[in-house]
Amino acid sequence: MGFQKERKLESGRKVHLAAELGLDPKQVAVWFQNRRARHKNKQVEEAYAELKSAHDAVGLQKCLLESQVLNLKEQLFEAKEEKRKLSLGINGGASGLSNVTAAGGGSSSPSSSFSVVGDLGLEGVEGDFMYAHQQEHDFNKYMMDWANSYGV
DNA sequence: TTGTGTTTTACGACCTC
DNA sequence: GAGGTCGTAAAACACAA
Repeated sequence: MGFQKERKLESGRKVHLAAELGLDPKQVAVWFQNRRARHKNKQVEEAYAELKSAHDAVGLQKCLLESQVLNLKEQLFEAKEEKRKLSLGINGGASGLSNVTAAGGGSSSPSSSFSVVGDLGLEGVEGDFMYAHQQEHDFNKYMMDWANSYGV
């Protein structure tokens, strides 16, 4: 029967089809009803499968992003450690960085581009990093002053 | 052969135009 | 009132054990 062409059945068409097939018109009507129901079920199943695959893809992307975040946290931690070691070395070598800082006379706080750290749940790390950054800034200023005072 | 799952047919209740 | 959807029962069919 021509379900693909006509999803719904006009009564004239129904009677004609019934006569053609030697069936009761009621049977033809029921057949079309059932075909429509099956077609609808199939469409729902297809839509579900499509949504499911989209959902799976998003889940996979989430995993990838989480692993990237872990990686970045690790890198940040290592960078922080390196800064800390450097600043300790500097403190040990030059006698008293606090004096240097005082001589520097309060430096301007550099704007940080690490605000994303807070978004990654790394509260506290940003403060440490700013501290190390400040020390480096003070050290550079101290060296410049020293060079100028000795005409280097 | 039989138990089980799937598909098809038919019906009643209810809804919409 | 005709014809639609929805839910469901029963028959028909397919198939593994």
